[in-house]
Amino acid sequence: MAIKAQKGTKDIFPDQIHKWHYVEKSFADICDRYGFKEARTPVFEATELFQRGVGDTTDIVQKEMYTFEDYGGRSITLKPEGTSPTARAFLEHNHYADAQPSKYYYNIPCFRYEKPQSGRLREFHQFGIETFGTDDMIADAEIIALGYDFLNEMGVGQIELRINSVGCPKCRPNHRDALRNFLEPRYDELCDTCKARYETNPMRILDCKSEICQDIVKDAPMMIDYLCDECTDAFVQLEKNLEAFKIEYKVDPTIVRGLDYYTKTAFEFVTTMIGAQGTVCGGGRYDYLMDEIGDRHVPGVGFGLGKERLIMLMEANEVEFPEPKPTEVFIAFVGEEAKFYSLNLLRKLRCAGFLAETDALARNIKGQFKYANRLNAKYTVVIGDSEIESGILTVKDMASSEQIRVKSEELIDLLKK
RNA sequence: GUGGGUAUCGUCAAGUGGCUAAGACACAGGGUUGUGGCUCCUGUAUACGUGGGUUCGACUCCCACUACCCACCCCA
Repeated sequence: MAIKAQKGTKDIFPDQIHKWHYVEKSFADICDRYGFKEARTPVFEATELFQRGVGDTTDIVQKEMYTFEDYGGRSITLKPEGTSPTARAFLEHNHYADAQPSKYYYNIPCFRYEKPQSGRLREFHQFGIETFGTDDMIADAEIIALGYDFLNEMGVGQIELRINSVGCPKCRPNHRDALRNFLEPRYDELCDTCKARYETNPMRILDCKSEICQDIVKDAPMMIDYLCDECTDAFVQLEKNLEAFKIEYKVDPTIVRGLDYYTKTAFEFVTTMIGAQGTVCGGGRYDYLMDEIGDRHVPGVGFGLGKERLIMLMEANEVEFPEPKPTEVFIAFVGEEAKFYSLNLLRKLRCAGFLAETDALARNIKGQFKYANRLNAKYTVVIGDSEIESGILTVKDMASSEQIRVKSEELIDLLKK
């Protein structure tokens, strides 16, 4: 039995890779303009990093991590997200001593043991950006603006931006109490998962999909109405900054992030065009993450953006991806001597900067032309005994079938024009 | 973890309880013995997911399993 790719993983071949190259290059480009620099961290980390960073009670840590013990007895986890590794590296290398804030971007694979479906994989890829070292809402607005502009530049600008505040450790308990008080009379009507949420994290009941729960929750107290002065002020500032940036958004009090480290700002870019998993980009502020994983208080804000979901959305929008460069010149040869002459010419062309190809199957001339055609070659040069003898080559323009005769030493000049 | 759907050549895709399981694309060869795309001809494949069962006989009916897809949960 042949071995197959693992559940929830995807192989990417040249017929798709140009899309990846395009979004990767574009993302690096916009990050560059926004002043974010790339940071690379290992694919695996100590399990404890995520237990402390993402949070012990989250689904990610409780049931989705790829965790194993290595031969040295260490508990290792394939990274399920990018923020805590980046924060860990930032602290480890004392970059809080740099001029602040520190702005990083990354392009990483993430691993979560989930049941795959549309837009959900066990190995998925994400872009992320993080700003460390400031709690000013300029940073939050800047992060959101980068996501907004990037999605626009990728041709999916009609995607909806929703923002919210999830409060901070000071004001969150107030809301939690208010919410529990509100829900208590109708506790029995809640769906089973929400009954559990009532104990663990009642905020999540707010975005339950069940009709009964939605009805119950209709007039429930929202976090955004229970913010402390500091968080209220932050949210007002965020809105003002976004308005200054001319960014359209919608306040959505039901946004709740599934990672424990979020505080204050929470946002999502959502779409209904790619199935049920509509969050293409999501993020927020995490002022106490560094306290959890290190011993230093450094505030931060950032987002994760799913590359697979982005590409799906671009496809749904019929975005035209740049096509890969076709073969510029194909060398067809007839005979043994011509083969060696051709190989020599092939290398000269490649060193001169051309995308040059020949037939590594050494087919007959008809087959070689057919192959050149398949490669979408712009020009084909035929090498045979007469060409070697005369030093005059025939260059065929594949689109027009026009044949140009040229001295061998002038070939490169001809192709350059 | 819980549901629903699907499973026939490399790909797409017909099909009926019963002789050699269509067709298309792709691939290979030829019409054109040093010239592709179009067209015409020819050719190739141990294709019915796996394992049981019902039946004289199953690709077609039943059961189980597996894989993939989709949805819940949650998230990128």
